[in-house]
Amino acid sequence: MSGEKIKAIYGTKDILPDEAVIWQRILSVVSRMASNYNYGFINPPIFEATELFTRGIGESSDVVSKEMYTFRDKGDRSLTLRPEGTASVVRSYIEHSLGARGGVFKVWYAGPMFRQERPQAGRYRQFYQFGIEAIGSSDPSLDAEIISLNRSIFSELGIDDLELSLNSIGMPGSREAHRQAFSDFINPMLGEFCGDCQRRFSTNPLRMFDCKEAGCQDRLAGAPVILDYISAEDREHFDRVLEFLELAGITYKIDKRMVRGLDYYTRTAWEIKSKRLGSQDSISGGGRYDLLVEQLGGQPTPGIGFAAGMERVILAMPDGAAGGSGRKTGVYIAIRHERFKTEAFKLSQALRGIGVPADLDYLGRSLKAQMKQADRSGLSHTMILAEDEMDRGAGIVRNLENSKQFEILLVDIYKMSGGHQFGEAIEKGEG
RNA sequence: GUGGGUGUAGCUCAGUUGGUUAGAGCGCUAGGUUGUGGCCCUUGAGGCCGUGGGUUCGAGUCCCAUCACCCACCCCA
Repeated sequence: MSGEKIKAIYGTKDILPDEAVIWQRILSVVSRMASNYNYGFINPPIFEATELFTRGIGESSDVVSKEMYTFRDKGDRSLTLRPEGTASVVRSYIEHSLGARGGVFKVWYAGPMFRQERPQAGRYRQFYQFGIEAIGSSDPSLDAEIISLNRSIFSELGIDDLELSLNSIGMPGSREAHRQAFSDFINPMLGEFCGDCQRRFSTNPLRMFDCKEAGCQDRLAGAPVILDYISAEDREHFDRVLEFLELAGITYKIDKRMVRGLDYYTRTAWEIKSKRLGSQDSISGGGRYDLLVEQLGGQPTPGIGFAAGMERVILAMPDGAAGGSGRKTGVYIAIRHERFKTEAFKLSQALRGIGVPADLDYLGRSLKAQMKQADRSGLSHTMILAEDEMDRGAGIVRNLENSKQFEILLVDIYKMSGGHQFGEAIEKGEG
């Protein structure tokens, strides 16, 4: 009678109610902390013109060159499911002339991103990020502010065991100078590196720093690092960022070898890693993008931001914080006899009407089974409708945590709800 | 795109050198308590042993193929 089961697409997954609770907690923390720093919320579409990403992220990046979900719509336009959020926010900033409001444009966002990579621990093809962007200033204190916000969200979620790596990759000119020096350093001994590194040397030389081979690491020991090649202005900027971070009491580790994968980054770049994760241990990453607005057709405007991966944040959260333990204030209505069903339904509506969460049995099960269900429902109380008490117009309220019970007159509940019709029904002795 | 691993109940997993009705724990159902959850005891339901082919008297077990998932590489959140 049924065909083959349809399953979720490779690399995607359902966020089931238990996990959704953790989601809501994270997003409420992000929302609250963003509000503390006076960031508003923005919600761009999840698909955009393909060109936004090819121009923004860069044709040569892995994300654009081989990981995008790109398709044509019926108007033969090339569209792409967003692989990241910053490009969309910048597009929106330009499109609505948000810079004309004066001041710095500060926003946060959250939602699904799409990259066609091979899934593994902490990596999905549809994954979720929240991100924070500040467009319109190159002031170093803004760098420190947004890094602080990044850090604070994680501490608020109880995540420790984190490592904040920081670097400045300068502006494109200094990167070119470094690239040259790096090549000159490596070239004479290129043959001694592993196969992967030899390949990286031609595609993305700085990635060689990430190689896990000990031999390669040894040979890289004295290699030129980008931080030594940045301009005096970039250096000055970076030093100021460090000062502000210290003022904010934020501990960081300068990682002179850190590079970032998206082409638009300039100057300050950072990454936060968790030791609780597997191979994909980076839970957030960000940096300045002082040339991006201009690249996407706007006035030259500096910007900075970061994105964090929800799935990885959850993996990094301590187990205790992940599972909610307490009961939610509310009432599960259990009945001793089917003839109380109508009353139970009315009561549930009245309780919900006055803001008390209420639930009841829909399967016609025994009182014992209903009590069991009440226990599992996670609600704090059961209200039992049984013969003796109902004769007096009362129900039994049982606290599911300490098992204490008392009687309550149903009319009192109906009075609170403000509807007299229910109370009348009781007085007529329907129960 | 490249490697390695794993597919048996809703979940986590056992399953002997191929042998007859495929098991456990947890979860779920009903009862022990004719008016009350958690602990305990009993009971019941639930499996094309991923799929297709092959070897064999006989396959969850061996062989081939295929699909799916997981982990890692690459790269990234």
